Parts: sequence; C-alpha cells; structure tokens
Amino acid sequence: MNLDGVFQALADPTRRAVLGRLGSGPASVSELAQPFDMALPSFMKHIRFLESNGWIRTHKSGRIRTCVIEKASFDVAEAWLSDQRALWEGRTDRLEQFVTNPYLKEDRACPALPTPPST
Amino acid sequence: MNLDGVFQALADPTRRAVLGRLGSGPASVSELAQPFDMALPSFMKHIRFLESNGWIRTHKSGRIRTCVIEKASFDVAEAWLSDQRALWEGRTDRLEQFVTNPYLKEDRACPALPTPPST
DNA sequence: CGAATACTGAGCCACAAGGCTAAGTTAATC
DNA sequence: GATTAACTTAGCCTTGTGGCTCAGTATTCG
Repeated sequence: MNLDGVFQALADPTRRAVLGRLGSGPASVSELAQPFDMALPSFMKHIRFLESNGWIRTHKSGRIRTCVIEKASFDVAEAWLSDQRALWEGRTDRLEQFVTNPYLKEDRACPALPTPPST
Repeated sequence: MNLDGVFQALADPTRRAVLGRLGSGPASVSELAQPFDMALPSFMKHIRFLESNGWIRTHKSGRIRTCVIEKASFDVAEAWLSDQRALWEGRTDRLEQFVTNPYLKEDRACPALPTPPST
C-alpha cells in the first residue's frame, strides 16, 4: 500500500465512484458494477486494484463477494496532503515577500529562499 | 484540471517530490531536476504534467523556467477526500446499526464486516 | 439433478505513461 | 561572434492500464 498506488487508485472515475458508493455501505461486486456499462471482468480489475491498494476490503461468502470501504489508505492520502499543506503554508509569508520584491524577481529566478535571515 | 489528472499527478514519486520541494519555495527546472537521476526531457514531462493539472504554475524569463506551486488542485484533491470522509462518517452510526441488526444481516449479502474491533 | 447466478481466469488489444537519445533553439557569457 | 547553459522538440522503446471476449468454476434455486 504505497503512495503511488493509493493515489493511482483515485485517478480513475470508476474507482472513485465505487468508493463513493461504498461510502454509504457495503455492497456485492455485481451491485457495485450495475451502474457501469462495463464487462464484469473489467470491473473486477478495479475492485482488485482498490483492494490491493488498501481502499477496500472484500470477503467472499458463497458465490458473493462483498466489498467494504477501508479507512487506511484514506488516512494515508489525507496525511500526505496535510503535510504538503503544512509545508506550503509555513512559507506563505516568505513567498509574498518574494513576489513583491523586484530584486529577487530580476535576479536568479529562484534563490530558493534558503532559510532567510530568520528572526 | 479534472480529478483524474489531479490524482494521477500524485501517483508518481518524482512528481510528489517536486511538489514537496516547491512547497518550500519556487525553483527553476534544472534546480528541481538536479536530485533526480533522469534525463532532462523526461523530467520536463513531469513538470508539464504538474502544470497542466493545476499543481504548479511556470513562467519563463530569459532561458530559465521558474516553477511555483499552486493551491488550486490541492484544494480540489482535499475537497474530494473531505466529501468522501463526510459520507463515510455520516453513516458510521447506521453501519453500526446494520452490523448489529440480525435481520439486516440475513437480508442482504453484504454483512461481511469482519468482526468489528470493538469490545 | 439441471439451470441460473455470481464471479474468476486466460488471453487479446489499443493506447497512455515514463523512460531514453539526438538534435534543435534561445539567452547569457566570454 | 563563438560557447555554454537551459531548456525544447522529435521520435523511439518498454511496460502498464483499462477495456474486451470466451470459457471455466462454484453456489444457489427449482
């Protein structure tokens, strides 16, 4: 369950829709597949993908495979975004300085703001 | 700037690393590329991908192209996750009801929910 | 038992993704 | 004015992704 897979799972409308549906409760594969104009084997690939990337759990009983949404990957995804936001917001003030400082604009394109004369 | 592309952009370690780096300030393409063992044209594809999916803005001045992170796609991604979370949490109580209601359990195929980690 | 249901497995196909090299182009330096 | 630096364009190659069909297998139902 690496970040690559976690995000890739979200990069497809079918898979996002499945997660959306599962958000309101468990469902069997064919129930989930019903809204989509897609052959079952194709659809199953999406289910397996979601499962192997930690977005859902599935469990077969009889001939029916039931899918349940799982919070794990969800948290991983949110954590990454949240870290990113923290980083970005942590330097917003310095960015503003950069944008409005004509010297920096002309000079090197990106002095990268190396830990400025911190207070 | 559709969800497909927004999430796909995050499904690659190089692109996530670039966003991470840009989180602490603007940089030129070659500065960004420097840590990666990759030919420049390959790297540029990542930059273009991030740009065309709204994760960064770029601007060329002289022969240097400077990249700046952008909040737009970020918000879109967080919004989707947040909606998803709302949905999921909004029905946790009902889920609980579902799990503990023997009638529902027989009725539909889905009860799966492998033993809640409770008590 | 036989038929229908709900997947499952194997294999094919077209196209997108991510990497490369080689050869431009444009701006800055010497 | 020639070099060098910083991209850019073009084209190739391999692998992955998302779709399909056709033929199983395993359960459930009549």
